[in-house]
Amino acid sequence: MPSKMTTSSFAVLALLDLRPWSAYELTQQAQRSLRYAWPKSERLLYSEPKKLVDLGYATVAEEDQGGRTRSVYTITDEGRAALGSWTQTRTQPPRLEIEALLRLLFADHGTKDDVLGALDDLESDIDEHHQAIVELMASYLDGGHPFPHRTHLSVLFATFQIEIFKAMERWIDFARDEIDEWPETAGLGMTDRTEAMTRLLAEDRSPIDP
Amino acid sequence: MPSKMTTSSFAVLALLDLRPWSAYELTQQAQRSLRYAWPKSERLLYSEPKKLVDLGYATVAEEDQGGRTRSVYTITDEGRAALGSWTQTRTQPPRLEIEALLRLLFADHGTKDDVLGALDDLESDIDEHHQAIVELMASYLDGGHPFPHRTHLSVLFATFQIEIFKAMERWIDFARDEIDEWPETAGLGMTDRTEAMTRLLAEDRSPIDP
DNA sequence: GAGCAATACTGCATGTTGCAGTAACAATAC
DNA sequence: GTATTGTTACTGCAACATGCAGTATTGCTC
Repeated sequence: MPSKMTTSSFAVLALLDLRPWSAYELTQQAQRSLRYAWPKSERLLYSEPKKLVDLGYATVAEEDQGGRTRSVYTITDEGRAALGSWTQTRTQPPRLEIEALLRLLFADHGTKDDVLGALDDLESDIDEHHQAIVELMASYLDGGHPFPHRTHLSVLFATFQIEIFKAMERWIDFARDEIDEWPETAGLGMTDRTEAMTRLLAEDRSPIDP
Repeated sequence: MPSKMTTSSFAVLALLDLRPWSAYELTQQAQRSLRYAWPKSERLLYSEPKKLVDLGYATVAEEDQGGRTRSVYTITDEGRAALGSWTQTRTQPPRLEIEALLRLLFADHGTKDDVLGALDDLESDIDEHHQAIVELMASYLDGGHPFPHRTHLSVLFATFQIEIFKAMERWIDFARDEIDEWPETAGLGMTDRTEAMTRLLAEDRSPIDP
């Protein structure tokens, strides 16, 4: 019996509804467009369309490309129907995995340089994505969107990325300043500065200046 | 042969360095304190300490608790050494899984109410966490921190959560206003409003007012 | 004294990742 | 003209991780 539809299956199905893709194109496209909302491995992106075929939500066609073949997947009417009912279901809660923050939480196991290094790692990871999105927006103005009628969706989505990346970068600067004030990583406890921060947070106010 | 140390293994090991915990306590504590940086399932949290024992990084003691037994895990010197070298390694890139954003990206498969519903879901998930952190900060002022000498770490960590949650909530309001302007979800493409947003983003400026 | 929540786990099926391997074609370097 | 490197186009497999069902005791309320 075929396995169940996961959120990842619906993500692939939604891509197939834009146009037919080969499995290889799908891996490339999914990494580009879904990376910031639903990051999935290349391996999974090769497996998902097969599952969709099993379930009757897509069909395969083996195309001859020189000496090799490639599998091109196309959505079916049943697939489109499944997509339609997915949009009405409850979304899963968001999930943020940020190892640099784990390092901060346990910063007292290492040196100040260790934590600051983790923040540098985080900053450069974010910067990379941040730059990529800014360039993508420039390309929309310049050459247009691969699916022009969907530009409004991509751009609104991009505003989320930019806001979050900016917020993270502001926080990283704030955290660096704070850590610079520490004599060491361990044992400080409730210092005056920490108490001031705690008070602000307990009133749901931001400790980071405008 | 014993398996490899993952980031999750180090997270558990770091908890064990605070004090010995039973597996059950570990699941509770990890869900509370690590949820926002490194969310892991209860099931994994029962398995990880066993692996740490296999690797010689922890020891178990079976304690009698009435009629039942519970396994209490304690870190070893080798475990502490392993933790020390972990802090110097490169952190993994951050990973954000947000299904509500996936729904936005494919909003043209459903109605305006479907996307707005996904935003509502996201808002309530975030609100829940947001409230929990504000209350936690109030409890630090009130009754103190379970490990008082580590308060400076927990509070700096909390500033990240608050900043990010506030940024997400601001964006959700912005996105709702934008979607309200849409006559429907599909086919709009590069409208005037979208073009204005794209220009701002391409210059790395925020489309959300102060 | 019955029912329900909390404590304290384990087993198993399924989902997901990372890595190694395979193999053809295309472009440039030497 | 051939060697090397890069891109296309995948598959197999081990290991990591999650969700759910199941088990069994304690302690509290109704």
